[in-house]
Amino acid sequence: MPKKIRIKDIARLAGVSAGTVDRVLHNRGNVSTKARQAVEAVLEKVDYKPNIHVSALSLKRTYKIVITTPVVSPGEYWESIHHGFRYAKEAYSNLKLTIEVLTYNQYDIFSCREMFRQIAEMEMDALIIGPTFHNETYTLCEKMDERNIPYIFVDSNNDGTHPLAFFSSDHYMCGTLMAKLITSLIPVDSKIGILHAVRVGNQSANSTILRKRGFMDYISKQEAAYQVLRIPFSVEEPKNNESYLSRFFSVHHDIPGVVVMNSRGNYVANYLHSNQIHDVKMVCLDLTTPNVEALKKGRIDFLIGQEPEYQGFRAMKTMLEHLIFNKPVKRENYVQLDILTRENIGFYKRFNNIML
Amino acid sequence: MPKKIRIKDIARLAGVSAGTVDRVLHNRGNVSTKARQAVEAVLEKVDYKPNIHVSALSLKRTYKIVITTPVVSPGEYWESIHHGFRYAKEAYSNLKLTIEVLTYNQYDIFSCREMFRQIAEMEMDALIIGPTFHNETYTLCEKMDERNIPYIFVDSNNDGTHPLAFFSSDHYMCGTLMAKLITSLIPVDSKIGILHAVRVGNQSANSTILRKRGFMDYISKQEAAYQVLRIPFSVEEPKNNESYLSRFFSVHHDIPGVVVMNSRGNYVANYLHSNQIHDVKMVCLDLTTPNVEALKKGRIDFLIGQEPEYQGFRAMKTMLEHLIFNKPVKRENYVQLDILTRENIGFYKRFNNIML
DNA sequence: CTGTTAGCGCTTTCAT
DNA sequence: ATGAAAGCGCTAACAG
Repeated sequence: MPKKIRIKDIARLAGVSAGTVDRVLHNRGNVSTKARQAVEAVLEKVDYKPNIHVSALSLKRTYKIVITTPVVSPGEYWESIHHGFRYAKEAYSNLKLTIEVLTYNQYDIFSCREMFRQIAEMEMDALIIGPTFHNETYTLCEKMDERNIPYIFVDSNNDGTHPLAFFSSDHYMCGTLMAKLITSLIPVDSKIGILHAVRVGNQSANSTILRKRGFMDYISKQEAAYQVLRIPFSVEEPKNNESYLSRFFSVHHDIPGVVVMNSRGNYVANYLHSNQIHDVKMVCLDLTTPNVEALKKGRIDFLIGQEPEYQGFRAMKTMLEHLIFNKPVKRENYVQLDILTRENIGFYKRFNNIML
Repeated sequence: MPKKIRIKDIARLAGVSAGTVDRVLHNRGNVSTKARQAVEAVLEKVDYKPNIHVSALSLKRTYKIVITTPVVSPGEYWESIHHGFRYAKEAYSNLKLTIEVLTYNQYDIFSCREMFRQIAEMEMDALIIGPTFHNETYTLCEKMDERNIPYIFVDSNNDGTHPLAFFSSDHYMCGTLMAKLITSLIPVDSKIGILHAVRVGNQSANSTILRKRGFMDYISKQEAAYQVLRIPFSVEEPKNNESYLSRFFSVHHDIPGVVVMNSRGNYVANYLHSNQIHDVKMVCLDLTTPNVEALKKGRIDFLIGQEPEYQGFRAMKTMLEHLIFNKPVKRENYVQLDILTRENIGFYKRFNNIML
């Protein structure tokens, strides 16, 4: 086992001092071309892995990171992502970090637009974005590109922008997977109910569109002739949902399977249960507290998880390691699509233990 | 945000020096009762989290850790566990570690007995065990208990022993989950083929027994009357398997589903494929390279993963943090049972990225 | 038994 | 532009 190589070793090999090596490693300037080349030559040869924890120990400067995502509510998807942010911060607790969190209403495009407008002007070293609306996000990112401030996406990528990286599930494949699962649970040629959020303001969220496309593509490739029926539902005006659902299920009383493409599956599951409509198989999304409960009670059959904690953790970790060490970054990062049932849900508690 | 508390702070608050605090924290002795109590009183009050990476930096002593598991072959289950060991070692690369790996033949009880006999006498600070045979493991652990050497299990626990911790899947629940999945894929009341390894020497591995029990319990609780048929198979004498399988499937030509409770699912899947036996649904275990391939080709429908890398990682990490920091240890650790399909398998690459 | 000190790998300041 | 030196939090050796 070759001994671990340190800055001091590189310095010796290059015939310079440790200080100079450090300056080269961090592009701090004030290095002669000759010295730089000598150091770079050595770096080519040896496998230097800086110990980032030790590094953090002696770092003086403070970094400011801004985070913007949809509003965070307890037990919901975005809270898990924020947990991930926090764990990453914890893991590098010697760093001097200032984190500012700014949330917007993901169902209101105007709220998002206003918030992003403010963010575009703020002082910061880096930005982490949980995007919802394509154009608003695009505008913000354009500004960041101009200002040379790196940004990373969580939950979704946003076409046309130039993020340092994104951590997201493959929403198209998510839809495909949901289709595969629901069709494995119900008889061929039957009806399938499908529910997804519509947002007022104007457009749908990108992720929803992709999921639905993946779903429909899978269905249409099957030999069996499934009939897919849209279930009306509004996240913003919940008072109407009860009647939407009762109307839908009274017309389609024979429907054997429902897929919910946002995180409100529990709402439908519990509706069905309290109205004694059994034998409707359900495939839903995200391990929110109410969804997990419904899964455990057998009211949901399969739940798809998107590793939100991990997304947040990796986004923050990647950003810090980029900022501090110019550590090379992998741009496209698709997270796992976890399939949960009442049998295996009990073992999914990713963050009690992991990552420090 | 309260400022991070350091040893120096504790020392000041307790009216002693940093050296004394360190001695208390590590039970190194040479501390007066009075000083100890003063320090302990402070520790009660403040939330001190030692920075283990910095700590490792200044640690002088060398730790020797012995690992014993079944033989490791490329692309198989145990290799993944060993990857986990290595990643954990990497994560604490400032520590001076000597790792000795000693493997045995998991299908030969005598090989195991002999190896464990040697290990029982070796010099070491800690032991990590991937157990197979109950009694052999028990004997080894008794010896370790006597010698006061801590040990941790991966893959399975072993009843009657006193490990510091174990990292394992819940094998009973694994069987249950496999039953749930196969029954969701095939018609009610049909036959199910089930395959699991038998070991020469004497008994079956503990994990296999538990898995089968979980499977059968689930089946017998169903209203439908499934008929479960054992498929003969030998890992040690692979030459007979072809004829075992062809005999089995010619008798039960109408069988709609097969469950494989060891990691050789690909063998059956590929047999079926090359003999043009289609429409047999398969639920198999472990993300070995050949299993993953068979899953991607659609020859396996569901594959169950047991987070082997994570098991290894956590086992090693836990041991190191115990050894070096007396960090409190959670004894029972059940890992996720991941459900993989050809749709989501592509996103499971736990160790390209995580944990350093 | 206890405080002081040197040193781990790295960054940063300060002379030069 | 560069090397020397101090200091981050922690441990270990040493002197008392």
